[in-house]
Amino acid sequence: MSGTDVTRTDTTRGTSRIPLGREIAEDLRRRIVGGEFPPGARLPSETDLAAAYRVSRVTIRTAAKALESQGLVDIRHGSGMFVVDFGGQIRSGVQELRSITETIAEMGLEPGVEYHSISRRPGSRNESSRLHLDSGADVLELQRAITADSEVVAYSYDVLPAGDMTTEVENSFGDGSMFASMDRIGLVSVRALAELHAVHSADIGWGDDRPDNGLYLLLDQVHFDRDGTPVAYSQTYFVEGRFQFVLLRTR
Amino acid sequence: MSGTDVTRTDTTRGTSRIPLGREIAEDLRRRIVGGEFPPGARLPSETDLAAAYRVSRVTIRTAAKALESQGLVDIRHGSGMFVVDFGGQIRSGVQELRSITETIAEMGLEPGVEYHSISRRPGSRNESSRLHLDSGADVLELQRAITADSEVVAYSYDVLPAGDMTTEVENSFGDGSMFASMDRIGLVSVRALAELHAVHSADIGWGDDRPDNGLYLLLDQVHFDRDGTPVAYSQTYFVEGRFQFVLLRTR
DNA sequence: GAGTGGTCTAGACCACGCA
DNA sequence: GCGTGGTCTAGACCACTCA
Repeated sequence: MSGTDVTRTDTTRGTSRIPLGREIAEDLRRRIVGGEFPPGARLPSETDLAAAYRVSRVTIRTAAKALESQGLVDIRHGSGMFVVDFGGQIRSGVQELRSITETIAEMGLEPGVEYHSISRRPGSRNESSRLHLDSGADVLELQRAITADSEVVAYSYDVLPAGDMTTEVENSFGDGSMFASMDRIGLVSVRALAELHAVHSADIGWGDDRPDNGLYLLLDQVHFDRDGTPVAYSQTYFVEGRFQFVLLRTR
Repeated sequence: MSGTDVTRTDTTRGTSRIPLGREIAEDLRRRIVGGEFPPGARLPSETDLAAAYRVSRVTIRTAAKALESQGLVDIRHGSGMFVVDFGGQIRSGVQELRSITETIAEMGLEPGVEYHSISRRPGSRNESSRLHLDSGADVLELQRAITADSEVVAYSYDVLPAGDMTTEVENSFGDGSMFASMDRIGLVSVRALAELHAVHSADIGWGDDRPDNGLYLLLDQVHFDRDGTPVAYSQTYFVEGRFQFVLLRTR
């Protein structure tokens, strides 16, 4: 029964950082992607999994539900849990909070980021309100173009509270993933409340690669850290037709 | 303690059709939307809610998580559950598969459906492929306008496999929720794989209530039943600005 | 009818927030 | 330090599927 043992030396549950259910979900995911359970295969029953992982069935269910919401498995009442047959395509639901570059990389394309401008300025009323800042407080605005195989797939306007950022820190944003830079200075986004809008405008973006029709799908989101403190407000305009948003909706 | 009693005459739990957690979530939702808990207000603690609804805390948590994923409340560890301040617009968690009319009704508006046309015809190549039908097989196409307080919020073009539908069945679609009609004939949608697009076109919709800018958010989705059989293909064009799509993304 | 997932309970312990 | 949410357990009963 190899692979079923998520060694957990601490008997005092609740001390660990990662929830057990999540840890098990990730282990199962690895086993599925690794080929131990091929598409169409039935996973062991929840009772068996509970025994194998030495965990209650409720916890297994948490993991199972997570896999289902990721579209990896299909849970059928009375029959069992089956690995979904996804045609080689990597599925990334909108509901998962991950960096866009990460998603692009997983689709087998070459992700890139071009910084158009980085500037410090007082926040607008809307921005201050969304970020719970005093009006007039400084923000750092980033304007980035996100590319996949050198083609622009999105323009992103991101605003961070600039509070006590040093110039050095500000400059560190010019490179790589914004999430990575934010992590480095302790701005950790774990949740985002997003709105979706259709936008038609010639004023979005820059450069020669803008779409002729000026059509975008806007992901307007406020990011929060673990404490519920807003850490970023970003408006990302996805060029219609160049990025596929997939969503698994369940009843 | 008015409103806290979800009268449940059956003591034999598990017999009921609707899961308790969901029922409680809907009750809480009604109470929030109804103004009992205004934006910013703190809801009773989970322990108190459990006592009030005469239910275990785990069940309350299920309901709480549902409300959180709908973007209705903000759960803060150590502090409590707070009603999110939303601007009165219709709010729907995209990841939840529910009928649009249902969502509208729960926001306290008067939902309506106007059928523009119902017709039986051979499916197009795209439609046949999405519904796993033999090419040339008949489909039933519905064109509907969905309204909230008499204002059109979406135009929907829905295609169902017409297979062995009788004329009588076809006509039954002219009234009420499409999901309800589908349920009656055994087409039960439990899952949908959806794509999101921005659309700018003057050819969408009909009537006088169309938006001047012709901007829509398209939800393009294939519905599946429990067995993974496609039961419907629908393209719903939400009028930009009249329907708010909220998404809680988590890491 | 045997086996599977779906739901619910009562109780426990932990981590976090705040006064 | 107390109250709040976060996680987990062991057991129970139900509904569904399929042979």
